[in-house]
Amino acid sequence: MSNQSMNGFIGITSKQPASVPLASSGTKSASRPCPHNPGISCSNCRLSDLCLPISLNKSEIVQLDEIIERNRPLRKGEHIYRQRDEFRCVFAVRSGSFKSYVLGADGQSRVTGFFMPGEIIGMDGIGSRIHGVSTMALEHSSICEIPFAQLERLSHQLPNLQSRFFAIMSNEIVKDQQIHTLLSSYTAEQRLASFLLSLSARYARCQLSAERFILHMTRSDIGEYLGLTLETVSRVFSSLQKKELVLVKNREIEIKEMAKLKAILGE
Amino acid sequence: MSNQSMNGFIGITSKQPASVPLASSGTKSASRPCPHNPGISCSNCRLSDLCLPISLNKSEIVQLDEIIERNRPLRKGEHIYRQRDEFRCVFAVRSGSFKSYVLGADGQSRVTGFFMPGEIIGMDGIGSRIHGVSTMALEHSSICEIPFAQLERLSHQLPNLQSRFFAIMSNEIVKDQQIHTLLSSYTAEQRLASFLLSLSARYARCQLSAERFILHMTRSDIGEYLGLTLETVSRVFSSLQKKELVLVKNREIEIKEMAKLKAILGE
DNA sequence: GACTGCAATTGATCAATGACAACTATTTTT
DNA sequence: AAAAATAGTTGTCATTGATCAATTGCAGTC
Repeated sequence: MSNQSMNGFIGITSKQPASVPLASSGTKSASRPCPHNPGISCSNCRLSDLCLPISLNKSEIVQLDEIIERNRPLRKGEHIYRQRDEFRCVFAVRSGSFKSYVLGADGQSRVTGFFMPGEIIGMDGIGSRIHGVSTMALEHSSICEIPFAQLERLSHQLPNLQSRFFAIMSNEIVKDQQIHTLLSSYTAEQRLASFLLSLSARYARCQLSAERFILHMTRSDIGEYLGLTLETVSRVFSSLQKKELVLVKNREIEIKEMAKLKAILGE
Repeated sequence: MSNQSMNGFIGITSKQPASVPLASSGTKSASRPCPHNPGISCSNCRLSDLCLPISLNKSEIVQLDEIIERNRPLRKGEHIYRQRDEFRCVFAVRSGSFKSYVLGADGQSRVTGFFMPGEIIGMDGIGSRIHGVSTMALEHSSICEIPFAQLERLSHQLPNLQSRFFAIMSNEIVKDQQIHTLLSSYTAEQRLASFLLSLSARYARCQLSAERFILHMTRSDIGEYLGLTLETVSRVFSSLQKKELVLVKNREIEIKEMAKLKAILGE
């Protein structure tokens, strides 16, 4: 709704699934013109050691590069895809951040995940060929689009890529299991502590500060993700601040006592 | 502890990771002697259309069969592997059922999943090469052991197998996301209803009754899985019985009003 | 700068579920 | 078969976090 009216032109949404022409999958060499991001490729991407290319050699990365489409950036609120859309691609976050969510029978949304640079989005659709969630940019963001049929074909040629993708999916399963235990046994405070520590570690992974960062999601998003109400999220932030473990100024977070924050999870 | 003292001989545990000799991976033809299950192979397994072999052709199934090890059955309480064990294999449930669980810092366990025939266990270890959970038989059960290195090698030769395994892992991710939303927004009654319906559907999938089945896990296991105490699980079962939606007699469940049970999730 | 709408905070109250405890039933061991 | 251990039920009370409501803060727009 407002998502589409806020743009002059519409992004990669369900309304025009085939609107973005794929690269011809021919066998020309490394440098391929990319309309929105000339000169950007996996080979020179500073995320390449946390993203898909890990454990690939130079020539393999070049081949991977061939099938990746780098589209124009997405604005805050734009969707990569929506629940029930046909699955065609997985996506790597190049910059910015995203949330995935489902709409329940009653119409209210539940957030299933947040995604940061170097992370892969959309793997839930591989088995069913349908996206089970919607995924939306939380800020101005850019992604690499990877047509899955081509990724499968290439994985078949490159054992390293096959292994890498198995590993990425496995890590996603582990992450989901950790959230399972979080949701089934942690208190509100433990959930928030765990959430902040997770964000911190992921920011650190992409060379950003582990102590100071911006929450690009709302309190409500966080609550939907952690199984809490937005009021509880707000209250716990206030309480953590009163204890001087963190400093919360709107969306800005500063972790003052990393060790004590971890100690909350300790027992 | 009691797990090991209860057996005269010890199963596939961390204590003897290499105790079960793998099949030689040579290229001999279909029928391969299997010490504990002569004559059993994927080709004649009645689960073959819900397990790994889906979408493989005859000759591909024979090749898959080559790398699968079918060990002696496990007794109730025996482990397939334990948390922190080195990852080497994934496992398919042939009969019986299993639970996976983690032990928290405080020593109490949290159940991360239940597994029924035709389902694949152990994929959490692929990325990290370490099992993040322990997996235990809930009853007398048997499994197919699939050395992952060989599975990867074979997947590289058989595109259908590669696709199939991507799909299985994706389905696992979807399942985990559904539990995420269950834990973050459902009431105790909705969780139990959803749990019973899930079991029912999975029993139906392997040709068993969708209306009558046995719970092989304890109330405590169910509670740990659903983020409830065992007392709450017990109370909700009693309440569902009072409403005549189900009949609960110890571990025996009979679903009397499938539609009404689904309606609990409806709003 | 005032207006509008969304996001966040804080307070008061309530309800669902947890914790503890007593008791019963079932299974396992001897 | 008896004894012991484990599993399950039910009751009471306590607590966490949800709900409802009022207020403040902030960002974008006219």
